[in-house]
Amino acid sequence: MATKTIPTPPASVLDENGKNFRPSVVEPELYAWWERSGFFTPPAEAKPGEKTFVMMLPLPNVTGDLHMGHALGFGGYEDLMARWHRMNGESTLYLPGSDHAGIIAQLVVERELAKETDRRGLTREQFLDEMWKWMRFYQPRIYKQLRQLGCSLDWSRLRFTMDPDMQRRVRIHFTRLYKHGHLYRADRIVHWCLTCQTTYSDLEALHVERTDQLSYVRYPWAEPMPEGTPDVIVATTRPETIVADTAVAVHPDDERWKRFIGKDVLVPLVERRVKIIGDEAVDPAFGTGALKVTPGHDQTDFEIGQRHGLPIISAIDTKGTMTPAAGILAGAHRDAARAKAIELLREKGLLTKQEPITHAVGIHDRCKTVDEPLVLKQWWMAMKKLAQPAIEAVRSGKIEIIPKYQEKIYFEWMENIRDWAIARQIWWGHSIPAWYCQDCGEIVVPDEDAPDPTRCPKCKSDDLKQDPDVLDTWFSSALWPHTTLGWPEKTKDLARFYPGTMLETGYDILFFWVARMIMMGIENMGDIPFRAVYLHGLVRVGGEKMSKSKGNVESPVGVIEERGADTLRFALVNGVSAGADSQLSEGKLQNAGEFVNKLWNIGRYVLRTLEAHPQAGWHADQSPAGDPALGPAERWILSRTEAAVDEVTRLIDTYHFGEYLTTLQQFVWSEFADVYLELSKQSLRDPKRAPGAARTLAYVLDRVLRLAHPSIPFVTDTLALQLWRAIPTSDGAPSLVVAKWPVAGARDLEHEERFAALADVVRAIRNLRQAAGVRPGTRVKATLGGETASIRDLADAIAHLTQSDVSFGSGTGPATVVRAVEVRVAAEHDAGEQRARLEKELAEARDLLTRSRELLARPGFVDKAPASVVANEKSKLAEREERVRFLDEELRRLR
RNA sequence: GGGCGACUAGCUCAGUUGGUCAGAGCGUCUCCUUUACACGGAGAAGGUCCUCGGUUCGAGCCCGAGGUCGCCCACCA
Repeated sequence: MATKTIPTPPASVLDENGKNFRPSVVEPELYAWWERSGFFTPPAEAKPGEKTFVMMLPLPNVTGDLHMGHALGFGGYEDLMARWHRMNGESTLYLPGSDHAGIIAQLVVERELAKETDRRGLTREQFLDEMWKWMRFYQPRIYKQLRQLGCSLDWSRLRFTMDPDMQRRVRIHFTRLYKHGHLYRADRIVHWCLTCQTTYSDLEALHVERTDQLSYVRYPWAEPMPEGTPDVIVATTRPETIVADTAVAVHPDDERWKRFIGKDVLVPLVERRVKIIGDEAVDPAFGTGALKVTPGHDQTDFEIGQRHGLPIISAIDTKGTMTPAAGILAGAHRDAARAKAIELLREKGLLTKQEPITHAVGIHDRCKTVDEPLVLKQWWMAMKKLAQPAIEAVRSGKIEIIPKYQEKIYFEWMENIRDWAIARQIWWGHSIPAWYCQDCGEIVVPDEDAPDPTRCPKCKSDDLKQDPDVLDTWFSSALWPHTTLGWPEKTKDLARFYPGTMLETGYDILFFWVARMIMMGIENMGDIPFRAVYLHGLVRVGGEKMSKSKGNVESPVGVIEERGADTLRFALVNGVSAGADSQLSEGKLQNAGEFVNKLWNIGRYVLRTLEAHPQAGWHADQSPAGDPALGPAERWILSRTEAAVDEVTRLIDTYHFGEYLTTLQQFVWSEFADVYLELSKQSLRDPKRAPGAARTLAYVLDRVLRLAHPSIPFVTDTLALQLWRAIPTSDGAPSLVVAKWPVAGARDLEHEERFAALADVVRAIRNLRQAAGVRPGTRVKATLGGETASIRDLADAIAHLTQSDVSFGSGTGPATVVRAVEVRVAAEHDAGEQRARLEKELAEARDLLTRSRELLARPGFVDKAPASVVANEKSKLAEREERVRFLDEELRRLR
């Protein structure tokens, strides 16, 4: 940062000081300033031996708005990590971009265009022009939303999957994969979408339960059969595909049927003679145990057909219309054909039965249209070989997946990986760099960076046609970690930032994206794309999985505009464990908002205090812990602060982000605000203690702001900028974004313990004030070491016990102290009520004592348990003995 | 059919290597018109950690069986 001139922070940020922080005013200005200042761009020159933190934004679809899943990933986890690593001094690259989103984007734009014009009236070029127009409209939207979330992305390295140079890289990748034998073209059965008019991959095929008619159809024997031969009856939900049947299959071990294997039957409606074959894919328990085999229109049947060399008949075309091969059904749409087939079968007496069946049908993920499996010539990627090193990378621990159990799911999928249909019959996307010779059929895939071929290298024909299809969107996004850095050129960025550090995304795209990036990264770079994968869960709003149809989509942008990004980011992550689905409720947002507000008002209090008690020459990041003039409260909070720094750091470092925020909130609210801030008011009244208190406030605030910044960037930096104007830091950091993450200093455990005892005493007093009606002015006599003053402070400040000299008698432990105070105060007020309580407590105390005794008497415990545990247990025993004795004594006194 | 996960206070969930781990937030109840914040403060009540076995000196945490719910993968016509 040193070389660059940092512009002055906006006045709106520096002057914000109202009772309520105004996110809608401050956040955009502050973000713009961060960006202008170049905080998000890693230093231009790599420092020798620098540590880098590199994370690619899981590129959102260009046509979409942010949803809660994005907000959780980008604003909740990724930016938290990026900011934390940046504060740890690592050269941090969090690279933004967007995905052209092939089919979805095309659908969206088609829908828009349909309002004015007919897509079918447009040429491919005209349509793509329209697509680009829309891209330029959508892109700024999604980028603005990423800024609203506060993501510290390096906008100077922004990428889009359809950028011309990205297209070039995808083309090079394709040609290399082809030359290395990973790509092939084949007639195979694919998922076909009648709505989108394209194929799609297995991963994009969803299954839904549906109830259909199951029709039982008799296939007559081709030859006369002896008396008593059973009829061949198959059960089908798709009678219209009967016309494409090329066999009937039974299980080879099925006692009912196996003797008929090799015999012929006639396919109804077309009278085709087909064989009965034996195949293990048949479930003997289903229907009659006989399966009609339609290799042209069913995945299972296609595979059976492959095994038995059956012919493939395509009876349905890409529009869903029955082809001439469908004979009597030709020309009808598939739905009409089904009705017609049923009708004809019934007439011929071949329909023996119909019954409803609930089964799973495949639908297209994008548009929910029922799958129409077709056999088409397609480009495929052979996955088995590519998967091997990717499996190894995770197994060996080179790549770590968090949470760990997701690794099992990864292995499961990778070890059973199937080839990937990579072509899509749409216009929007990366063209397939393959040409087909119209004369000899040769496939021409030119050398990388070669111009488009014009002549067939085999037969010299100049009649070449480029493949009209485009590549699956995931084909290009799988390359994201290296193409964005300049691959295949050996750029400085590629050398410096590959392999990356972290890939954060939802577990739902582990296969779609993460696995493929690992495979392609290893293939193209010879090295893994990232060292760790953090997978977050689904966000539900109000109890249900979010979906548009349910109308319960809570827009993150709406929440940000209403409550601020800080609140949303905190609410999404607080208390959620790695990989778990979570619930975003009004209550959580409320609590997050209140915490952010708390932080803001703590800051205001400290800043006001510093106006009244200026601390010239002091640094906000310097602990006053050594100052002998510090009071007990100051010593306590300073020690607790170091504990918080230590704990919070450990939690982030081990990916316990949900706990990180809970711990932070506990410390800030319960300890810093509720206890210390109140006590500081006492300290500040004492001229001798005031400077120490002011410094303590400034220092603890400084620590808290740093600790909270990764999740709550806006409020924390606003306060830091204001604080550091009053009391600078020793390193003059211009913003929290580039400030140093705190290192935990020494604690004073003994003092913490004593102070905790005092707090117990105070709590006891407060309790009594309510329970027994102790009024201000009640004299309570007590002393505890040298800390009497603190007790009085606390009691004064909150319980209004103006003259509470607390003393205690024989006992040593805090519990005894508390009891002593409680009992003596109560004795003056309501002895009867107190006696009942004491009796109950005595019983409980005796119970605990017995347990301690039994544990220590148990054979093995003293020998086998670690010494520290035994010692701990012994002191617990002593405490319990003391407590029982004490309660007993007090009780006797009350009687 | 295979695989994975969840089951902890009324609700939503934390609990990292077995020994202050029985927690947080919300909700509930009782108090407090305190000059950083009422988006506030002081307190309280509330759980056989799904069940049954096992390992261990010791289990919410490890192992086995079962129950309920959810998710993923797969060629159920």
